[in-house]
Amino acid sequence: MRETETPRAADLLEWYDRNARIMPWRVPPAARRAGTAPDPYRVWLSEVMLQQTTVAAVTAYFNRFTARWPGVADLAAAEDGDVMGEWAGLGYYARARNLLKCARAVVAEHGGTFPADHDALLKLPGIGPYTAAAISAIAFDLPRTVVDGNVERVMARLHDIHTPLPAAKPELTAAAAALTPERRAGDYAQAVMDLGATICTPRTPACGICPWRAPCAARARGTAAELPKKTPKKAKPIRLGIAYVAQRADGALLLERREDRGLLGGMLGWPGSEWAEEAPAPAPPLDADWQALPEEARHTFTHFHLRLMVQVAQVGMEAAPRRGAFLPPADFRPSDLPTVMRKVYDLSRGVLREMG
DNA sequence: CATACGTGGCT
DNA sequence: TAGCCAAGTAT
Repeated sequence: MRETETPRAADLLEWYDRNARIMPWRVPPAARRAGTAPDPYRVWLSEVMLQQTTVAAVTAYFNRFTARWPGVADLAAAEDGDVMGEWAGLGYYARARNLLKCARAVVAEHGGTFPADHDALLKLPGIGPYTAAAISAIAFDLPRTVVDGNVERVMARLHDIHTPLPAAKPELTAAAAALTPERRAGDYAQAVMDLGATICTPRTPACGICPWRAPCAARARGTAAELPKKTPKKAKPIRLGIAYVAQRADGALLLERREDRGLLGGMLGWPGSEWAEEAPAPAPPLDADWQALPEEARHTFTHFHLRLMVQVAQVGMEAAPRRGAFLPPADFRPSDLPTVMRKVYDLSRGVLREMG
C-alpha cells in the first residue's frame, strides 16, 4: 500500500467490499451497489438491538422478531407483554419499551414508513445521535457520520488522541466527520464498525492487516493497544434481596409485571423485597410455609452486584396473593423472564418438583 | 457532565 | 477470577 498522510474512505470501502461480515439485516456491498436498498424497519430494529450489545447476542433475537413481526405495523400492533417477553435476556429493557413506542409513532405520525430524515428520526423514542445517523446512512444512504464505540476507538488510534473518553467525544466525532464520504455512506458506516469489530479491536489490534495501517498515528507510535483512554469506573456495591417463588397446586407460578420504568421495567419477575445494601425486610406476596433455598441467586448488573435469597412455597388453589398473579404452566415461558429472574427459576425448579 | 440501565463472552 | 467490553439513550 502507498504511504498516505491522511486516511482515505476509499481504502476502507475497498477493504469492506472484500471483507463485509454477513448479518441477517445487512445488504452486502455488491447487492447494495446493484440497487438493493435495505429495509428501514430491519435497519432500525437491528440498530436498536445492537446498542451496547454484540452481533452474536443480537442475531437470534433479530431473527425471532422479524419472523413474528415482519413489518413495523405488525410490531406496532403487538401486545406489550409479547414484545417484552421476546426481548427477555437481551438486556437494557428500556430499549424494548421505546421500540414499541417508536413503532407506534411511525405508524401514527409517519404513515407506517420510517422518515428518511435525520432530525425526524432523532425525535423518535429510543433513537439517539448514533441510531439516527446509522439509519440515515445505512437505510437511506444519507452522508451522516456514525459515531459508536468502534468509531471512537478507530479515530483515537488513527490520530493518536490520548484525551480520555467521554471528554474526547467531540474531538473524535469531528475526526470521524472529516473522513465521512458523500457517496456510499451506508457501506462506509458499516465498514468502520466492521473494522473496529474485527481488526481495530480493543485488545491486541491486528494492525498488520489493517487497511488504514499506513496513515495510523497510533500504529506508528506503538500506542494503538492503549487507546482510547477511558476514565476509571466506580466499583460496584453489593445489594441484597429476597425473591419469592410460589407454586399453586395446578402448577401455576406467582409472577408480577414490573412497573414500566427503572431496572427491568416492564418485565415479568418474581415478587420480592427491595434490593438494597442493607439486609432486606421480608416481603412475602402471600402467607405460606416459605422455605429458603440453600443457594442464593447471584447476578451482576451494570452498576451493582445482586445476591438474592430465594424463598419457595407450594400453595393451595384458594391462595390469594397480595401481589402479582398466578400464571398457568401453559402461559409461562421461562424465556420470557429477564436473566436474573430466570436464574431464580432455575434454582427453584428442583425444590418445587420435590415439594410438589 | 454524571448516572442508570443487562447480559454474555473473553482474558 | 474479577474486570473489561459491546453497533447508546434517557434523564
